[in-house]
Amino acid sequence: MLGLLLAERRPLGAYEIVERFDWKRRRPAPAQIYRALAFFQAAGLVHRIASRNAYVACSGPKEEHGTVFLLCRDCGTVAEPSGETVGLAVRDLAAASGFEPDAHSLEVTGRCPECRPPPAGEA
Amino acid sequence: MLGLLLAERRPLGAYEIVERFDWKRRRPAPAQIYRALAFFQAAGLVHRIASRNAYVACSGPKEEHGTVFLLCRDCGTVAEPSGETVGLAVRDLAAASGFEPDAHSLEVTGRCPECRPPPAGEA
DNA sequence: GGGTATGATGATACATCATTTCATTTCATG
DNA sequence: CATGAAATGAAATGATGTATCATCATACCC
Repeated sequence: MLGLLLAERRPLGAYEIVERFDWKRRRPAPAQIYRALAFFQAAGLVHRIASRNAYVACSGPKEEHGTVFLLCRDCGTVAEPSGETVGLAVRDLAAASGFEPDAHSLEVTGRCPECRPPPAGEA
Repeated sequence: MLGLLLAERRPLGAYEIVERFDWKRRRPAPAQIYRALAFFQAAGLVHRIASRNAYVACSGPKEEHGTVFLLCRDCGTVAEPSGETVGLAVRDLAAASGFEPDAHSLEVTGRCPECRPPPAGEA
């Protein structure tokens, strides 16, 4: 099933996965999918995009407690950049407010490089 | 209705709002609530906490396209810190990947100062 | 003033997302 | 082979969100 998610560059809803799952005349029930998703999430191989109720395969299954996604509003693709800036920013503001963070999720919406207006007179 | 959200320091689900809405023997339908929420969200007075399918009153209705929330896993309260660090981090990584951001939402889970173990031997 | 268009409000039903529950299978063990 | 624990399959249900349509108020035109 991971293959299905990996094959997409955009997040899939659980019921989308159900439909694509053609397992030769056997259709899995939603619960199956959610079980599998839970497993992959625990393994750090899949992440949930909360703002879309959808799921993506993780690009690099590192041992992280933070995720960052760039969601294109035009083509729907999702990218998972790597930097640590966000993690540091989280630590900073947490420290400033006495909050003890254990995980974070940043979702940025906008336009991906593919969907931006032609590379003519950009800023 | 805003009052209901303002009175809580934790996010409320739409159906929770329905239940608390005691408008003297008249119970609003979910759609009413969602309409009101949409209105307040457009006005920047209410934000949606995607990871919880719930809503909070905004602390400072600034003209921002980014939100940051600190969600306590113990008491369920939510705080909305002010700094700009996150906004900058977003701009950085967006620039690095050619992505053009127009909004972002960061949700940090952890423990709020109230719920952290007694202030004895902290790190 | 009366008729009518327009938009807000209210209510029902429905669509979507997720979990609970329980039956069935699998398979190791006595 | 009987038994029971754990994984899997299937159905029903719960939770969240939206579409549709009826109703009502107000503004506008005649």
